[in-house]
Amino acid sequence: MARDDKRELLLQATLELVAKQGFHGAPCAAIAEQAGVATGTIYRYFENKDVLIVALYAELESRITTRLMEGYVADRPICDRFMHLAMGVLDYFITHPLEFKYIEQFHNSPYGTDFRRDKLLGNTESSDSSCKCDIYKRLFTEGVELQVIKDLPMPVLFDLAFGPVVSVARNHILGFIQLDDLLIQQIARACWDSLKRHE
Amino acid sequence: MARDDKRELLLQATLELVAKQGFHGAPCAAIAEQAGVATGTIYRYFENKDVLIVALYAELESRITTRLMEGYVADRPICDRFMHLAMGVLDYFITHPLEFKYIEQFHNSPYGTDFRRDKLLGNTESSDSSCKCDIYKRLFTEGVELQVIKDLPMPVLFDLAFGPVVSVARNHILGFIQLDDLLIQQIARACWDSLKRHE
DNA sequence: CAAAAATGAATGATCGTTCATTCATTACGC
DNA sequence: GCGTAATGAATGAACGATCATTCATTTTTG
Repeated sequence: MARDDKRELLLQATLELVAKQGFHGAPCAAIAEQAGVATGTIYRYFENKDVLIVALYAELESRITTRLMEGYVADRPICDRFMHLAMGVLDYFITHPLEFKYIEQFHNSPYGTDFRRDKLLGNTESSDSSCKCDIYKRLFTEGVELQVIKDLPMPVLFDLAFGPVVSVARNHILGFIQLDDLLIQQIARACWDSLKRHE
Repeated sequence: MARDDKRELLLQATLELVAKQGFHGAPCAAIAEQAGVATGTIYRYFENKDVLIVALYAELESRITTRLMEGYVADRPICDRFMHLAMGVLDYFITHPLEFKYIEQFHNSPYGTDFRRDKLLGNTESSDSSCKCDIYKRLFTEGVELQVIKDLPMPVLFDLAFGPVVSVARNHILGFIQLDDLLIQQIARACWDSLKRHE
C-alpha cells in the first residue's frame, strides 16, 4: 500500500469517528482499528494525536474553499455573489454531513479555541488570498462602501450571514428540518435581508 | 453550613471551571477543590457527575427564562415583542459570560445531544408554558398568521433569529467585537429584517 | 538480506467513583 | 446538667477503567 493511502485512511477514520461520536468516541485505538492499521502506525504519519486532529481540520477547510471558488464570478452584483456563496456553503454542508459535524466538534473544543487564537495573533500566512474568510471579507467591504450592506463591524456581518447558515445546516443534518433547493434559496435570501441596507 | 449552600457552591464551581476551561478542565477533583469541599462530597449532593452537569444546565435555562419574561407585554406589536426578546437574550448573555460559555459547552457535547433527543421524544413536561422556546414559538406563529413574518418552517425562523445572536455573543465574550446598546439594537433589528415578510 | 514499515503489548498518567474512617452535632439516660 | 451513645455529613486514599504514547519485535519491501 502506498504511503499516502494510509495517511488518507487515518484521516477518513478520524473524520467518521469524531463526526459520529465526538472526540470522546475517537480514541487512538478506535481510529487505528477503523482505518485497518495498528495503533502505533498513527505515529508514523502524525507526530501525535493533536497534529492529526488539526491536519484533518485544515484539509476540510481547504476542500470547502476550493468548492466555493468554483463558479464564483467577481464582477457580479454584491447580492448575487452573496447568494452564490451562502447557498454554496449550505449546499456543501448538507451534502457532506460528516465534514460539517467534524468542523462543529472542532470549533467547540480546546482545539478550536487555540486555533482561533493562533489565527488572531501570529497570522503570518494570511497572505493566502483564497481563504474562505477573505472572499467574504472583500465582498462585505465592497458592499459597505457601495452602501448596499449595513455599516456594521466586519465580525457582526459575518455572524449575520453565517450564524443562521450553520444553525440551519445542523438542524437539517440532525433531522429536525428537511432542506430542499427552494428552502435553501429562501434562507440565503433571508440572510441577505439582514445584511442589506434599508432604502 | 446549611445543606443547600454546599450544593450551590458545587454548582457555582462547576459553572466557573467548565466555562473557563471546558469539560476537560473540570474533573471532579478540581470541582470539589474550587468549591472548598472534598471530592467525595459531590456524591452526597448529586448521584454522579452527569446529574450535576445537567442540573446546572437546567438551572441556567430557568434563570434566563425568568429574566426574559420580565417586562414582556403580550399585546405589543410583533416587531416590538421580537426586539424585546432578542435584545434581552443578547443582553443576558453578554452580562453573564460564564453562563453563556457553559451553555455553549453543554450544547456541543454528548450531554447536549442527549438532552435534545430527550426533549424531542418523551416531552411530557412541555406543558410548562413559561419555556423560552414557547414564547418565541407563539410569537412566530402569530407573526406568520398575520403575514408580517416569512412563511418558513418554525425551526428555520428560530435559526434566523438565534443563529446571529449566539454568534455575536460569542464574539463579544471572546473579545473580537465590543457590543454596546446601539449595536445590540442594530443587530436585533437586522435579525428582524431577516424574519420580516417583504412588502 | 538489509532497511523501512508495521505491529500491539506494555507504560504511565488521568479520570470518575467508592468506601472505610473521622468528627462535629444531636439525642438520650441517669 | 452532665456523660455517653448514636447519627450522618465529610473526608481523601485507593481502585478500576481508559487514554495517548512508546518501543522491542515482527513483517514487508526493494
